[in-house]
Amino acid sequence: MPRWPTDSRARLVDAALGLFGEHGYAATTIDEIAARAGVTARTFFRHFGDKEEVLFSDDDSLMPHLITTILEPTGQVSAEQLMNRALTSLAQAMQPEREALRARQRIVDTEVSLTGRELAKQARWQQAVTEALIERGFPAEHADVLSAIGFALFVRSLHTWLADDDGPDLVTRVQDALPRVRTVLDVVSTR
Amino acid sequence: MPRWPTDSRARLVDAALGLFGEHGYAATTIDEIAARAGVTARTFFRHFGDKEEVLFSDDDSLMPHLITTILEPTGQVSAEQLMNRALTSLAQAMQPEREALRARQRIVDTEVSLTGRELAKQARWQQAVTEALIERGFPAEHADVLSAIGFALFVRSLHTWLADDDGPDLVTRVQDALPRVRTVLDVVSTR
DNA sequence: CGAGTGATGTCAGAAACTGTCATAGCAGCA
DNA sequence: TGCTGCTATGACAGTTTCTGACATCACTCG
Repeated sequence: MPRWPTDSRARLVDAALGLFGEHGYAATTIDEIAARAGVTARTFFRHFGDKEEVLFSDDDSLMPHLITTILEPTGQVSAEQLMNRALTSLAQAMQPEREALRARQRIVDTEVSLTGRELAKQARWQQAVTEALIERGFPAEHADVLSAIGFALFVRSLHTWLADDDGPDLVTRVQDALPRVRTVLDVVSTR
Repeated sequence: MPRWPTDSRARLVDAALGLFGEHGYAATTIDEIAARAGVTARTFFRHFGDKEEVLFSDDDSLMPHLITTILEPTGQVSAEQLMNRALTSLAQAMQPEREALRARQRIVDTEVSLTGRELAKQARWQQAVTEALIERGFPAEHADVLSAIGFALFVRSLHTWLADDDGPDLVTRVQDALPRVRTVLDVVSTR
């Protein structure tokens, strides 16, 4: 029998998400989170560098998935084909988690600093994708713009999918958005 | 004669930028900033909501400039033409500030939280631009993608311009990047 | 059985932030 | 001139986040 119950980290995540949902992010203290998880505040900071990180430590698992999809050797592909494959695969992986993602997004949207942290994480993903595209054989000056556009499309689709109660699913939204890049520069204003 | 010297806010900004540059962002305390500015820490927090804000309170002046350019009634224009005008105008406004921007960027790049804050501010700008595009007569579903692409291009150009010691100026970089969006989806990987 | 390891607790403390009240120039007005 | 309110600031106490240092004790490996 171990001296302490195992899985402190998981219990801290649960406690934090629960309390953030109940009382808001700013209104819950580390002491409260630690108490609900049955540990001390010091243990919280051993698992998470700061209060925000408890909201962002989980979803790192999707990143390798995305990179693998991009690097998968499938012969010559156009950027559009590859982007379609990668974004579809990511969307499929996220789709079952809709409710959890929604709860998390509700919390993130209440604090500018959390939004910033999310965007900083996205920027790191985007950088990793750019490097993968270069390794896959795309010229560097295109890889950069490609991953920027891909992320812009994906994030926009994700947010509307989480916000809308109904409407198309995430995969459909992503696949619909992609071809529009091709013509968007030619749209003309009405005044 | 006023009871205190005027311009506390400006002196706080100067003190903060100086100390951040000399000792780093994390290593300088609010007390040190306040002392150099000749005020107390409480006064710092009256002018800036938190330690980070002293780095971000200034450049809000460029936003109205950008929005005005977009809303300027110039008859029917394509998205590409308008984006070219808006980004060029913004680049021209920023170009003379290169050294100040560089110093600030050096500081921002040392801390993830500062990067996040910068990205969050960019996201607010992007939202404002999207709304301006809609008011200008672009359909909502395109305005969103347009501003996302525009910002991606501009930020990339800005960062390389600040990082490179020589090479083309910001306006040139921005104008070179824009037409590439049109073809980027057709680029083919070499393996 | 003894040495090391790893996750935790305990404690002290720095630094970031907040609420509250006091102070003293200054501006407007009778 | 004198009164009144306003505003920027100081003073101070308190909370919360985060860090460093050291102790504890079940578990494991030899």
